Amino acid sequence: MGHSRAAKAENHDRIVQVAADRFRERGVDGISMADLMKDAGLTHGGFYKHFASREMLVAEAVERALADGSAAADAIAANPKATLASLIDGYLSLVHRDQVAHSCAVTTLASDVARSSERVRSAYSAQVDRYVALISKLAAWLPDRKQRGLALAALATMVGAVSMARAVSDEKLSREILKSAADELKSRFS
Amino acid sequence: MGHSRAAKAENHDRIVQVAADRFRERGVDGISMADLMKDAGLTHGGFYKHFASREMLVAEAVERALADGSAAADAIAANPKATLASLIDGYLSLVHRDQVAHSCAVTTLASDVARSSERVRSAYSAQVDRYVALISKLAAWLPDRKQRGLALAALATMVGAVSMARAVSDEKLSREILKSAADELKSRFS
DNA sequence: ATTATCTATAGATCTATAGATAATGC
DNA sequence: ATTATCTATAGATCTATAGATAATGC
Repeated sequence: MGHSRAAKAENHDRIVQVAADRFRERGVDGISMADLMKDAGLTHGGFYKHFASREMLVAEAVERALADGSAAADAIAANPKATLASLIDGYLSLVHRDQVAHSCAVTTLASDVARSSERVRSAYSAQVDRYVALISKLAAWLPDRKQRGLALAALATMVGAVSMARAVSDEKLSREILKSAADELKSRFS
Repeated sequence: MGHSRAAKAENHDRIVQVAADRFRERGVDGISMADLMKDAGLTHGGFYKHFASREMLVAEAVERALADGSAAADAIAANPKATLASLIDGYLSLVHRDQVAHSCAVTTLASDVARSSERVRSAYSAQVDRYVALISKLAAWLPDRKQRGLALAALATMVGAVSMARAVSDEKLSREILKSAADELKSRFS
C-alpha cells in the first residue's frame, strides 16, 4: 500500500483517466466502478474516498475525455503549419475511428452526455465552442459573418461521419462515409 | 390473462416497440427487461418465452427503431411534393431533436450499435444505404457521380448536428447548430 | 393437452458502506 | 493521530429460470 497524499492525487487522476477511456469504449453505463478501480490498479472499496457517487466520477471522467480533445485542438491551434485540411483528415481518419478509447468525446460521448447532468452538458458545450473557434481560426480567409455557421456545420459533418463510420458493419461503406465527408469539407473550405 | 396466439404476437410486437422507444431514450444499457415488460403491460417472467436473451431483444428492438425511420423515409420518397429541403428541415427540427423516443435511430443509436452484434450493425448499414438512396433521389439534378458522395456527407451533417444539438446545455447553441447545418446543406444542394 | 402469462426466486452483479490494516505526517 | 487503501458485506437490481395458474385450441 502506498498512502501518501501525493499518491492519492495520482490514484484519483488515474481512476478518472481510466474511466474517461472506458466510458468512451463501452459507454457510461457499460462498465462498473469495481471494474474501473481494478483497471486503475486499485480495489473497489476505496472508491468513495475519491468520489461522492458514481455520478461524480461520470462528471469528472467526461470532463477529462473532453479535455483530451481540447488538448489535441490546442496543439493544432499552436502549430503554425496546421491547416483545416489536416484537422479534417485527422478527425476523419481510420485511426480516430478505431481508437475509440482516446477519441474525441464530442462524437463518442454525445449520446451519454445528452442524458447526463447539467455540469457534464455544460462542459460539452464549452468543448463544442472550442472546436468551432479552432475551425474558424483555420478558415480565417472566409468572411467573418460566414465563419461560425460554416464551422458549426463542418463540425457536425465530422461528428456524424465518425459516428456512422463506427456503427456500420460494412468496412467499405465505413471508409466511404469518412472519405465522402472529408472530400466534401475540403472542397467546401477552399 | 389473455393467452391466444394472436395476443402473444401482439404482446411480442408491443414489447419490441416499447424497447425500441426506451432504448432510444435511455440507451440500450439504460433500462432493464423488467421495466420494459412493465411498460408493455406485462410481468418480467414471460420475457424468455418471447426472446432467447436480452441480446435478442436488443437486436429486434434496434431493427424496429431503424424500421421506424425507414417508414418515415419511404413516406417522403412516395410523396411527389417532397423536396430535399423538407427532409433537411424535418431532420434538423426541434421536434426531431426533442422526441428522442421516436427519433431516427441512425443518429440516436449510433454509439450503441457500434458496440452491438453483427446483425444489428448490418441492419444499421442497410438503413444508412436507404437514407443515401433517398437523398440522392431528392438531388437528382446533380451529376450521377457526385450524388452518392454528397448524400453521404449530407447525412453525416444531419446526424452530427442532431447528436450535438441534444448534448449541449445551451439552448441557443443547440438551435444554432441545427440552423447552421440546415442552412449549409440547403445552400449546398441548390 | 398445449400454451401464454404470472408469481416467486436463484445467482450474479452493482452501488455504497463499515471496519481492519498499513502507511504518512504532525 | 490521521489518512489511504484493503477486505468484507449489506441491500438493491439485473438476467434468467422454475413451477403455478388460467386461458386457448385440438
